[in-house]
Amino acid sequence: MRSSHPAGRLPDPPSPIANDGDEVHFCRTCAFAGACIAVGYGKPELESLHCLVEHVGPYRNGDHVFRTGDPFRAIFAVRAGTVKTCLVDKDGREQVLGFYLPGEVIGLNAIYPEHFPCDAVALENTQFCRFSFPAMSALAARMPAVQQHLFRLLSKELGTASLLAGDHSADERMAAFLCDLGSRYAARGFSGTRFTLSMSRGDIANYLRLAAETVSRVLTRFRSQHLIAIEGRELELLDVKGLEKIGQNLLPD
Amino acid sequence: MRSSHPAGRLPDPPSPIANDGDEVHFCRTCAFAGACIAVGYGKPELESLHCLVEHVGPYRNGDHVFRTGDPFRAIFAVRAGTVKTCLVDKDGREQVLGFYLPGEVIGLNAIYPEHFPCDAVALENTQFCRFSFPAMSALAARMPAVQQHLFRLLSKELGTASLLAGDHSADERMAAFLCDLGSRYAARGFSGTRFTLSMSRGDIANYLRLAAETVSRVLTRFRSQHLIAIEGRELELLDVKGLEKIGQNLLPD
DNA sequence: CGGACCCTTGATCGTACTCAATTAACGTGG
DNA sequence: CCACGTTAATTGAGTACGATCAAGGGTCCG
Repeated sequence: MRSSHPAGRLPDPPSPIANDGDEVHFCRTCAFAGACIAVGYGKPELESLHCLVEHVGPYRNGDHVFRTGDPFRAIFAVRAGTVKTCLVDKDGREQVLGFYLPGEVIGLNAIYPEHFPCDAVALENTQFCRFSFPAMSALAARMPAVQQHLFRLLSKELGTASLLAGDHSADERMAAFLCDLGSRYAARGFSGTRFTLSMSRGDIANYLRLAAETVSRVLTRFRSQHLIAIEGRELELLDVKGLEKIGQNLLPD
Repeated sequence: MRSSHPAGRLPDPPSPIANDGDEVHFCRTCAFAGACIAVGYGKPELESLHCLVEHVGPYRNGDHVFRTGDPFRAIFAVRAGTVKTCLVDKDGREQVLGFYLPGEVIGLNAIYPEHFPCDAVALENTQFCRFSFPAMSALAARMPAVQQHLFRLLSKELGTASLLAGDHSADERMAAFLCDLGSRYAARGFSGTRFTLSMSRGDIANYLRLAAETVSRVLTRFRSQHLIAIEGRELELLDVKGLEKIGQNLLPD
């Protein structure tokens, strides 16, 4: 019943090194699009950029991309699939920090500690562009556009981190979460109102600091209020305005 | 009864522009120490750095350093005093995002949106080093050490943001908060076990997503357990190990 | 002296957690 | 192909933690 990923074509024979060809296609919706396009084609910097990008994957559901404590050498842009990042505390309890969709970047929080401070786990078949960070920094020093791009990526993530702070009701959190996912899918060229939840109810609950049962109940209630249609992990947002109103205090703007 | 700030010497006649002299003194414990020292004295870059730093303040208790929506032009390092950053939602309810001590930096989350996404409010007499961000970026492009320093600052803040995520009990949050404050004071050269809380119970509660009454009750309980001594805002951590144990799931490492 | 604000303490209440049972989907091995 | 175990999701019942409401004291400041 698990439908195909929204990205459509997933497979792509695992090509370990980026080759120019049709990669442009992928890159248009990536968080690094700004940087990659800024470099421009035909310039010598193109080569610098492509030398530091490496395609890795596919990873399967449950595979670790990196683990807490791994030495930090690179950041990863999701090419296809979904990832969660999470901490595991001393009691072995997991703490989901975020979900990352195609085009989004993980690993930025490892720059300072120089080791990954969290695990990254694929939630479905997932592939990445791997950017060597030393090479990236060096390039940023020569190209202000790349430097600025990195600053903005980091700053942006700072903003989203403060989103789930705050004491809010289960309904508010859930509504905001669904709207956020939708707008992020939309920003990457997918449907913003119809998509598959690639994470379990348990992961959602953990991320939103709720119990899995509560997530289930809220989704059921939202459905009975005709805010959403949901069947398993297939989701449609029927009343985005309504959801936004419920979650307004957590949503940007 | 409000005692003097831990920093000791607060006043310093307000000098609007940085002049080299004894500034070195201040700068040793600042978050930019790495960058400033990396520049080194006697080199031409020193001038670049000092041209982009401006001393601002003093601000008094309740003064705004910047407001939500203000155009982003600079980041601020706290020279003396304390600041809170906070959102105000549509219902006018405040949401404290963080507290910043001497040597720490505010404004990094404004790089991406290019406007400040939150308010910054002084909690006591407070002064800043103001770093023009365009000038800072330009310098970073010429000086890898400065660039790296900025990356690290941003990445570090990402890590602390995920600290207060997570569903934890009031005791855990409070213990972790006190330990965190202590270690941050210690990192800047102040006592890590004896300091003044520059923020109200209400602000602490808001930051920790608790009610002010709960903060009061937990502090009272901690005192009765001889974990802390507290009188008004004067605080002493009597049993840091004990507090760390309570808050271990929120604390780094 | 009056008012505003902060902190503390007590009593009640409500949301979301916990425990528990049921159903469904899926994979494995007999 | 079916029996079985596993995992995920849903739903119900009872509970606990922290919020809310309320009252009182302390300090600062006009």
